[in-house]
Amino acid sequence: MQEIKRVALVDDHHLVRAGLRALLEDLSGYDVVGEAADGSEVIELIDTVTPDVLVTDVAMKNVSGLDILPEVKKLYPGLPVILLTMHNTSDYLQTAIERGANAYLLKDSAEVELELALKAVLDGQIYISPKLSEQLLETLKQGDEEEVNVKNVLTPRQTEILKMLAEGQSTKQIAYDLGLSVKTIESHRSQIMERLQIRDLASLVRFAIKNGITDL
Amino acid sequence: MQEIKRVALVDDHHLVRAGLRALLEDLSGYDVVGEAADGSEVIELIDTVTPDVLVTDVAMKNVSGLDILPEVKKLYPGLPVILLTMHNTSDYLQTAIERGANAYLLKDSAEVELELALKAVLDGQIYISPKLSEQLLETLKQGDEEEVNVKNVLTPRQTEILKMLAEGQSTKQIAYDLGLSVKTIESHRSQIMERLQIRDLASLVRFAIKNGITDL
DNA sequence: TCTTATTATCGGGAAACCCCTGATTTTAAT
DNA sequence: ATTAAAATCAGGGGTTTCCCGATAATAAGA
Repeated sequence: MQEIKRVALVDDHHLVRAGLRALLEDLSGYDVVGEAADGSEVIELIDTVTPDVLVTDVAMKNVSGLDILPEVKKLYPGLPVILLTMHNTSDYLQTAIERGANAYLLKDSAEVELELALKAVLDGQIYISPKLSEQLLETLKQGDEEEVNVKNVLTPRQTEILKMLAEGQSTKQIAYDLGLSVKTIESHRSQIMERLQIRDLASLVRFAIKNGITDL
Repeated sequence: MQEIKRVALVDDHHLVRAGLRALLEDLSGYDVVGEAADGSEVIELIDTVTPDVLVTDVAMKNVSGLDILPEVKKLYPGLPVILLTMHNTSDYLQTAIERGANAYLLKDSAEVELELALKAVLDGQIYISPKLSEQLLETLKQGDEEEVNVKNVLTPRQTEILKMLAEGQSTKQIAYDLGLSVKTIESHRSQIMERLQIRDLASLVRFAIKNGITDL
């Protein structure tokens, strides 16, 4: 065998892409047959160049690698996808795997890791950066015990109201928007603060931002 | 001439580094003689490999490319430094140039841009990504008219009180801490909101966080 | 120097908000 | 069916905010 494998590259930074291309073509057995700068171009790219494997960055400006993953997997179930990430966290790892990623590795990985990942996925296996797989296990361990998520300490209603509070709405306005009494909103706010052990609105806003309930 | 130029690479992502190395060595005339993954290793790297040019990422985990720039320029005034950035903004560009960077280009640039930048800086010139230089001009244009900085729209006292408010202190507590009347704090607060065109505490907290007056 | 603008400091009063102690209804869990 | 949690609201008192001022002290300009 030892046929040349066709690789498609997706990354929104041209230099990084060019670098990866040069790197892959220095290895033997790989040919970079196409590139895309954004998730939205991926489907077209695959149709055009019919790669054997897709290597894509996770974080991209418009449509991220994670975003297109479901569609890619739906249209080309057999096409292995290797995700590259900047961040040394397993935050998106779980999502990535759920969505069918075949490999997930840090941009900080050694070249051999990329080679290993390529070999693995082309062989039908799954490859995850060792550093990340450790974290994933811990995350899963904790997650199984109890979701220490915000949504488990606050009720849906409370989360909803917290969001509105953190966005600067007055109790009066919230009451009006939700068609409730001001007293009800006050009651919810007290409950929220009690559970979160927070005593002032400023900290509440921070909390909401940190936990993705509202944006900065 | 046409001698081989010695390049040192700095980027905290191994794969990106490897990619750039492959890319540079595919060009003729460049030899990557050393790599570092963090700003803190740069001085040692330069001492060891004596490069003709330094190519470094701007954003890195611990010590960024911008951080080490002053020291590099102090110790090796003649060594050209090329900065690479992810973000298509001229936010750090001005700082970079003030600190003596010789080139500043987007990671999204074409390979030729990297080549151009290398040629330019080795020739004593300065190279800036076209996309960015436009933005810089606009920024400078605005910046010359008036510093739209926070410290210029808020008085020191107001900034002080904004910080305390954003940290969740009550007006009463602030008044006590500063030995002032509650009414005074209320007055300052109103002034702050008036100037910032903000109507609620939540937005005030966001503003303070965004502008580095307090932490998230 | 004289004038003016800005800054920093307060007050009163009405409206809104926060806190505490309840209470009722609906929903979920055992 | 019983219990627990969630969601809704009220009363009342203290606090904070908002909008109307006002008065020194300082900075800036003419």
